[in-house]
Amino acid sequence: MSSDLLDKGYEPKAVEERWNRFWLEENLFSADAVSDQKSFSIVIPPPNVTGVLHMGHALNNTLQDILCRYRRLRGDNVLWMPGTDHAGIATQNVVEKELAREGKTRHDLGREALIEAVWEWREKYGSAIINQLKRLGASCDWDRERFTMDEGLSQAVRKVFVELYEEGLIYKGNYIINWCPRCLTALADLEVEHEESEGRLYHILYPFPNQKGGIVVATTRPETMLGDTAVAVNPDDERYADLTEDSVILPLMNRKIPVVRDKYVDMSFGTGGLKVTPAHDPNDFEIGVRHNLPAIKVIGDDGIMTSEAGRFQGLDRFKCRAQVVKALEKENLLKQVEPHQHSVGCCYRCNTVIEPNLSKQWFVKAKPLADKAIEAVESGKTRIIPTTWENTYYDWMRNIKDWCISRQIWWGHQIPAWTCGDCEEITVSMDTPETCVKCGSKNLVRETDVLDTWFSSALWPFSTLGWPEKTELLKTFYPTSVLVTAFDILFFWVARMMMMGIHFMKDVPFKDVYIHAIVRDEEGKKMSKSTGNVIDPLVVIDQYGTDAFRFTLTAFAAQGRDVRMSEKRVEGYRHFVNKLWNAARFSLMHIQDGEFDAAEDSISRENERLSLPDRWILSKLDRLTTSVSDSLETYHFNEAASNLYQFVWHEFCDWYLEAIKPVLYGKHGEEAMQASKHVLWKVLKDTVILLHPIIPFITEEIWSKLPGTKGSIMQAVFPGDQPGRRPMIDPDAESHMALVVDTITGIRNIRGEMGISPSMALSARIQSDNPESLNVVREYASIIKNLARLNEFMIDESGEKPKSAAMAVASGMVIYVDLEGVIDFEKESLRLEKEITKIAKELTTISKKLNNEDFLAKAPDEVVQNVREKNAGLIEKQQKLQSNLERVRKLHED
RNA sequence: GGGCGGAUAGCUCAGUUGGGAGAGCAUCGGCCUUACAAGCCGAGGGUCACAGGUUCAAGCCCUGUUCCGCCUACCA
Repeated sequence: MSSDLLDKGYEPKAVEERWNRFWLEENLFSADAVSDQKSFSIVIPPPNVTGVLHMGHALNNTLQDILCRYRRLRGDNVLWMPGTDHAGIATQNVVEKELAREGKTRHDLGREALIEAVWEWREKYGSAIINQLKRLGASCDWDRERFTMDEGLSQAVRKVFVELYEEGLIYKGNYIINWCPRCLTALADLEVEHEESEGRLYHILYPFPNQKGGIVVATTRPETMLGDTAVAVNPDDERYADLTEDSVILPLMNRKIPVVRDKYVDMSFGTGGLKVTPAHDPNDFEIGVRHNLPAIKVIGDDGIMTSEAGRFQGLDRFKCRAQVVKALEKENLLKQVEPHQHSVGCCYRCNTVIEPNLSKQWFVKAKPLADKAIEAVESGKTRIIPTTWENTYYDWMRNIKDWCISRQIWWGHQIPAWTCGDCEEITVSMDTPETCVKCGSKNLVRETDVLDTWFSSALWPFSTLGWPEKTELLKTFYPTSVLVTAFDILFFWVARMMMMGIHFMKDVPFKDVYIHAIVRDEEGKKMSKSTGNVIDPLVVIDQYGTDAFRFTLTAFAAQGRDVRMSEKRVEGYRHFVNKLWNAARFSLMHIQDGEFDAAEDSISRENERLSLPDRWILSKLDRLTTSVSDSLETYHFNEAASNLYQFVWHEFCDWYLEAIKPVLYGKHGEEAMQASKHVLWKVLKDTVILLHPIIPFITEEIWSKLPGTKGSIMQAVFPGDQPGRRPMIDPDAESHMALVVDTITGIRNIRGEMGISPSMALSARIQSDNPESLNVVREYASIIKNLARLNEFMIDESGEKPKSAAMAVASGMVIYVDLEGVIDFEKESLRLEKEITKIAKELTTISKKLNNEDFLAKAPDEVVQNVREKNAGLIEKQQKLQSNLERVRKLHED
């Protein structure tokens, strides 16, 4: 027997590298495009090509990997589609920053050259995150990796755009959009992050032309007044009911602007006077449309005041604000300034304050698409789990607004629209058109804008499968089985995939959406670079191993709750991984030379050669198998992890292995040894299979060392699915084992509490009125003797109370541990008193129930019966302890 | 403004039809027992945020309150 079969401590690094290489070389992650097996598919939420693996990715992909590996073990044909997204703005930012270091801008290069530079950048760094996912153990079908800018996916994007345009679901128009003056592009509403901030509310007097009074308006952005084209009041506002003036003079600009009446104006806010800037505020824009007001753009796309801003031209928008305020003060038109809490929109990419800006952009008409997406969830075609997110989904979908999809950047899918230089007609087409559809002119200019990255991500579940081609892959794997994601991209991505999937595939993109938590730091704060509380998953992996890290994520991934990550927690689960390693090491010392065949499972409850621990652990394994598959199928990942933890450590290691040690050392004969070895082999084998989805590396390593196994553990048969499998749940074995465990624990408790050295062998005797219990302890006396460290263990039917003994009550039996010469009566009485007090407490709550006639009359019989039994048991135990306490006290006095 | 979630042991959190308050870590005591000191054995520790209500019975269901977190919104 060699003990160097496995190293003493688990060293993850080498193991992980080896198996990662093996899995890839053997193509174990690849899906079959056509198969008789059940299909299971997941599309990865594509990380940004610029991204590096963070905790969110780690959790997200660990959960997906668990599902994929689990389904493979269950025999499914699994496709986990990997890929990255081109992240238009983010990627272009990165490359432009590089250019800036050389003192260049994108305009120096021109469109073509910039795009080329981005592709080069991608070649160089784009696979970073993919490699990091591989280190995490992600079992994606890597050969099928997709990128949103790939030829095929670009075709899909183009086709979707053209069809939606032809159906009237895409249009171009002049509207107020969110403009980032730093990124110099429009953004969708979702891409604006709102931050509460302390601002100021300025009350400004707009005088009447006759200089007799005027209307006071309130604003947080005084610089926009330069573009005001009206003042609005509510038609129902009595303060303005008798107003005869129909215009005011716009201060600083000395422009006469009309007073309009519009229901939009909130009479309770400020003076009830609202300045109207149609070019720089979405509501004002609407008012402008209703009252036919001109829109004057005073803030340029670069955030600098335009020539329309008069003497303020050329100022930065924030400097202009200060100047405008100063100028108003000078003219005594600034009536009041008050602090004002409001939320400011910022660019989600660069955090620059967003400028609402009038601009010609492309939009998707979302409502008709959203209606069907709502219906799909209502009807259960797609389930959102946990269901609490359904409300959020409905709420957003029902209030959906048109989606601005054009971006004024170069990196992305260029919009396939051409404007005629002669008649201004727009031609939208799959292929580059030669002539204008309306006038036939050849003077066509292509739209320079590109599409929002999320437009292409919305097609991900079918574009990655080959659409618009009618591929086998698409037929086999669409709709996908489940989408795993965090809630922060529920609208960005999930909702839009639902809309596009249903529209173009006539079927939902996924049957389930599992929404998991966000990973936070130890204190529950969101991890962010600026806070400096980021934990790098790769550092954690280096330090503790991938398996420990994955197990930690899984154990904390309870539904509807954030994961608080700290290295200390990972350390705890590294201990678990190491425990498993050592249990395997110990087991292999005994079974490595045995002959076992995974296909032939002759073990059954009825096998007489099996010992009590054998039957017990098989029973527990059977229960574990059921609970693990139930948990994983209902996305209760943390339950699967904790059940596995409990089983491995506290059932398999603490009790089973300890109990069968003498058997393995041959103390009970050859037959018993062979039987236990067979069980040990089976339990270890099935346990690593059950653990494999969560901790793939160590389980593959152990699998490879187990006799009778072939190939990768990924090709193993899930314990519940083995042919000819017989149920192993054995209530007798469980109750007998419980009795044995109780007895041992009782004796150990005495040893611990009385401060008796573990090395000192003790003598114990047991008494009971219950012959069945006595039979059980008699039969398994050797286990008790061994694990409680006794040199003598007697069944005592005399009923006598020995003198110098400590006592315990276990499963209704009285155990005496002889402590001749060692006993401390004082200590023993304290110990017994403590126990009695504890029982008394329990008895008060129980007797309250039993004294309650309503309880006896109305509670189900089963419940009453349980309480009665418990009561009787406790009373009996209390009496036994009490009479012994009296005995000890008496002895003490003697 | 609307919505959602959370409050359970010192810490982090489980707790699925209402009937035993649990785990991991930390703490305390004892152990180099030939798989594992990253270990083994034993122990202590909770008014389940607060106030009501429904029920024979509430951590769980209902109402209200406080505190914390998040999402969402065109509140000038």
